[in-house]
Amino acid sequence: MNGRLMSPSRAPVRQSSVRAHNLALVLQTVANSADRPSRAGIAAATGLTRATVSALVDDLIAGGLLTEHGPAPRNGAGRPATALALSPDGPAGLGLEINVDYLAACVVDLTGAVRHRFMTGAPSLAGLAELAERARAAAAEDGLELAGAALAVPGLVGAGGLVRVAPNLGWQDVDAIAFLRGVPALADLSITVENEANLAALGELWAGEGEPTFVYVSGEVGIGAGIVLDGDLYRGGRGWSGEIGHVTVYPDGRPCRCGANGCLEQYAGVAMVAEDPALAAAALGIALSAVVNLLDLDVIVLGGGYAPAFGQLRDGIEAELSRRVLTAGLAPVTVRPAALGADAAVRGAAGAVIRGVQEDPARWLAQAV
Amino acid sequence: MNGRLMSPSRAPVRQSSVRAHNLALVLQTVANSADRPSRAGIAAATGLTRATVSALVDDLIAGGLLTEHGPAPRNGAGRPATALALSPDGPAGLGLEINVDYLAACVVDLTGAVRHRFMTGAPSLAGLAELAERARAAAAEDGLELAGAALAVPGLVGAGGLVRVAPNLGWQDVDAIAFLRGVPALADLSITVENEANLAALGELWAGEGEPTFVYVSGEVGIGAGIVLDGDLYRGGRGWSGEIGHVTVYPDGRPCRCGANGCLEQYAGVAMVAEDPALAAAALGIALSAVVNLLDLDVIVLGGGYAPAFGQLRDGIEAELSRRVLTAGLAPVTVRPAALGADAAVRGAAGAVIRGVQEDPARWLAQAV
DNA sequence: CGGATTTGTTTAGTGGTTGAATTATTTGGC
DNA sequence: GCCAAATAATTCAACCACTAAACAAATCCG
Repeated sequence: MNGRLMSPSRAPVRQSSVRAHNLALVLQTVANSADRPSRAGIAAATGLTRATVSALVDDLIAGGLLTEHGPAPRNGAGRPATALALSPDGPAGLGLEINVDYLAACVVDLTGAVRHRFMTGAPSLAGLAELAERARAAAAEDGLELAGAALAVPGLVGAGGLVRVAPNLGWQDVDAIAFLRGVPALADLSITVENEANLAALGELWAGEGEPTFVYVSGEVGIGAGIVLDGDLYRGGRGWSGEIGHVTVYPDGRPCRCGANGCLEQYAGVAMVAEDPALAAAALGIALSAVVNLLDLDVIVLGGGYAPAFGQLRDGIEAELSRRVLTAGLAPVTVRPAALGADAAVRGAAGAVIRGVQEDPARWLAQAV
Repeated sequence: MNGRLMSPSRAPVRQSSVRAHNLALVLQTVANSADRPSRAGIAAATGLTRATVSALVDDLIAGGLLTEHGPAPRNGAGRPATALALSPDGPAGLGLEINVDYLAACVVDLTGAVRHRFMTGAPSLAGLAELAERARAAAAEDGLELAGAALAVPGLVGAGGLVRVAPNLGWQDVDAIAFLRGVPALADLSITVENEANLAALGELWAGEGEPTFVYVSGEVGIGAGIVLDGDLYRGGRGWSGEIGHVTVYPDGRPCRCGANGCLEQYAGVAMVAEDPALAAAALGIALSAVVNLLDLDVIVLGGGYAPAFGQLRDGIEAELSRRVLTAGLAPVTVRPAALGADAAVRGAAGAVIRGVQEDPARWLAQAV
């Protein structure tokens, strides 16, 4: 989602890159600030000089990304600071989701507030297009310009956003981006497609407890995981990371629809959780122990169908983790339920769009002229 | 090992950062070049102007990192180019390794050439210090200055290089860095400690087929894995990633010394490979399938004790992978033996040091005055 | 030998940051 | 009520690193 500017980057850096970076730095400092910081506060937090921060902030205000809020009363002496905040009228993100039994769309503004939500129960590409149009119209009525759209799909997404396989939708090699771009009302939007669990993990990153590194496990018909490392989604070489549903739990166990035996999905699918929570918890614990042993994560977030059953799953999972994670004795592993419910993926999708703006405001400023 | 300059970086960027980045860009372009590139060639490859490249190259030559080689005869018209190459007299790296039954040290120069190797069979901290001193003396005799040292340890390394646990050495909370810094001959060196498998993976990254993303699995008494993503080592939140030896393969299987049951280590330790290669291969295949499903890697490198047994393991591993990796039908997973033998970790350690110089030459130039 | 061609350097110009000085706006003491 | 102290924000000269374009150097080829 973001490139590295430092080491193995093969791109030259010029002054404009410096400005682009520092614009992002200032914008993100405001975004991550609990209160509304002043220019001087941003300078102190970032290490930039106040002169530079002023210049950068001017650009961001002119571009509609930041707004000034009247001087807050101070407690000591000195000129009062003018508070800065993300502009609720800045570029918004359109999140879309297509799933087995519903469609969803939502509009999130630059501040992260959900401005509109739509759902229907008839999952089809045509319905998705219609929902997207409605969401865009609602955004336009608020005077919101969209910075782009992201679509969450329960399947494997390949290069260029091509959906290679989405078993529960019956999709194979579906070019959802091309379809959406074909809709007149969406033709000018930049659209991306991403795995549902990955976007839900991003949603959790934004709306949850704020841990920068965790694995989000979503239990639905299938089981997917989104891996967030250091505030960034880990996608893997081809974007197919997090297929925890087909991690082997019992090598000679139940046959899976994927052709293997003993996949986690056969023991901890959402139907199993209701039927035999102890079995599901043990299987989840075994698979999650592998995740922690391999990736050294200390936070596990249970989402989707697992969140409501958290109370029934927790002990079983933690028992396996404490037994099977090599470093369990050195540092604890936290298991917690997701903060977001069923709309984690749509909100993550919309959030991914505005996060893109926050991470590279210079691009937005350039194209918005 | 390298910081991100772009997004979630909280550091301001100034002009000197631009220079630092572009110095690294030029140096790495030379390092990764098959032939000896010219200034003009570097400019074309990087996108910088020839004027800028000239200025950067001058700095790198003055700092002893690059050398000019007389003009190579050209085939077409035009002024002949002056070839540039990494200086074999530039800063070198000292690699150290302590393992169950041996100690090793090696000196690798900036070009990646192994200049000296030492081994002894008496593993102790005192022996390690002596070996390090000998290696440093040998380097000094060649006129080589050391940029630092890295130590490979078969155990879990915590913050600050503290070795939390190294079962096969009988270590617990050993501060190896403090010990080595206490040795007069090493007092001025910057020293890091890293898990053995992680450094071996880096060694393979440098000396192997050059895939940027892979998992390196080292089979010794224990089993460790080093995960390399996009040319960079993945360490996990606390540096404890890659503990594949304790991934559960058979949930109710053989008890492991870690307290769990059915850990990979109990089925594919190096002793098992000799005894029952089919069992080891199946267990490895199951655990590696989990790795691929979770991380979406397409290359698996078998090192350590697995490399010589590769022929006996390959088919069994590949059979499990093709059955259990969800995306096996979409893209193949390659399994290959390691290019380096027992010295992968020491060489990786030394390589990590010179890689550090290549990734941030500005720091070296500044401190070397 | 002269034009074509490519390498490498020089020089003026530009963009972005710094640091110091300046202006602006408040609190608090006398 | 006024002045000093304090903090916020802006202005301006200086500096640094890059670019673009012109220039110098070194070779090939007709």
